[in-house]
Amino acid sequence: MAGIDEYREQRIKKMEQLKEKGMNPYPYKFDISHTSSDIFENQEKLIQDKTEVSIAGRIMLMRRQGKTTFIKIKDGNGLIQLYITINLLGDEYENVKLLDIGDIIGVKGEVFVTHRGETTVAVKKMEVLAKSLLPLPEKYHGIQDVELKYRKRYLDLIMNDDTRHTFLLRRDIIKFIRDYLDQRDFVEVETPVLQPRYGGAFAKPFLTHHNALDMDLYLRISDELYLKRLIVGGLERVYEIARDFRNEGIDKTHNPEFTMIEIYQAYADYYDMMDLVQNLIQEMAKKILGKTKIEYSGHEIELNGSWERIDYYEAIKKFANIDVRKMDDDELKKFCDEHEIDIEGKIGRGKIIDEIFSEMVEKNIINPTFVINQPKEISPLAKIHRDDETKVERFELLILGTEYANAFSELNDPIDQRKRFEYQMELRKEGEMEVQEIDEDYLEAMEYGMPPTGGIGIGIDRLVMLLTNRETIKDVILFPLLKAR
RNA sequence: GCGCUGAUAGCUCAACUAGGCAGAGCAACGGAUUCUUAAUCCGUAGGUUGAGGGUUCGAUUCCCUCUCAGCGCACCA
Repeated sequence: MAGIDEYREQRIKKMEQLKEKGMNPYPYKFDISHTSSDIFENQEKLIQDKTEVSIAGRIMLMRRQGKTTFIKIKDGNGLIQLYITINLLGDEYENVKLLDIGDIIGVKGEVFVTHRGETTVAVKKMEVLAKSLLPLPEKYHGIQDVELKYRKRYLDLIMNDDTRHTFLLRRDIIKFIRDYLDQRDFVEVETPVLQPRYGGAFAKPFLTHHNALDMDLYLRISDELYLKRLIVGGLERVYEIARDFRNEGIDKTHNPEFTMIEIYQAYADYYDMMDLVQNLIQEMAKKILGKTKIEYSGHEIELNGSWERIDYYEAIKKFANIDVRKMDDDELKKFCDEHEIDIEGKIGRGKIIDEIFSEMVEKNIINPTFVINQPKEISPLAKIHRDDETKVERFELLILGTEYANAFSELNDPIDQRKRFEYQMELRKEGEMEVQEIDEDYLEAMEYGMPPTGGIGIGIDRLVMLLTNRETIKDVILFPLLKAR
């Protein structure tokens, strides 16, 4: 006895015994008067007034001692101890024998403090709210197997308060962003996930099909082009917290579906976006963590203060010691060879330069830094820099070598926009697969006139990782993609 | 996609540079116990060692293939 089937059989037997006693092991409702934390917060008054509290939760620990039993149940707010004794329950005390760790029960009783000082509910009435048929993981070590954590997240959440805390913080972060933007008159919108053409980023899409229209559709890799249509439409401040889908590899910072917020503000430029994201993240850290100096991946990072701004080409000069603008394509390729930078399959000067940037610059940036003014070739949706036509008004926010945000002064010149798309098509002809297709409908919208606009995309998952000190994206996504078992 | 590492009871882990009946704690089951704190005490049961094949008298252990995961690389705004 004690294979998994035996556990189930034993518990089913207990469930049937409950039924025989006229108790429904899966009743419809239980009225809760207090949560566990309500009880801790108000315990003096509850004890003084002898208030009858009604509380429910899952049995996590059970210590049976003959005519007395101590049980710890966990509700949405935490653990609380129950004291069950034959003196208070009488004949119903027998039902304790039908309980198992993992069962969800509801009890009524008065609050008291034990001799050892633990706040406890002395149970007068008890009922099973859901009989559990499978054993929970071990009480002390919980779940260690990461695969099990991801595949059976519910068990991870039951057993591991850290996991629970991480996802509550994720909620807090997203709520903070919403509140922050709503207070500043941004309008939250929803745009299509199923798109007839994909754009707004460089990535491989997922393809799907609509049967009734007999139409191929892509799961969005970005919502950028739709949000800017809304700017054209006069929704001058919009944002969407969007699930995006990219058909690419999985690693510590990439999940095929992930959450990105994109924010667009009419009459603003990329400097405004720098101010916005810097202030947003700083205020968020203060409100949610109560501090701006954080520990991440073995580094101490100060989020407060004015974040450094470094020109893209200057950054390459600083860390790679070359001036790529003074080098022709052959010299660039030679440099890549010498430094073992793989540019296989990279088409176009811009992508080669960007590869040098990725390999030699990104890793070296630790503190929050705006890398600004990227090359035009790799930024088809960004506006030409007001002082230099080879660059665009764009920035990437880097922290510890990872990108957290990408923003531009949005390109609103429809003629230039068409040229940029056409350049993308040229790259495709040369063999580059990841290009942004010409989107005529989008160009038409631009031709009606889009105000000068600042736009930014912020990776929510990575931001949550940063603020919860998690090194893998799977730890901040409730159900990360794993291979089917 | 490539490389390395791992998978043993429901869970957490053992089984040693050497191939010899697969073990413990928690959980479970039976019993004792009316203020316990990872409760305690006595007793019982629980395994196709991820799957498949090979070597061997004998494989958790050695070899091969596969599956899944972690890490690294590649890919990746």
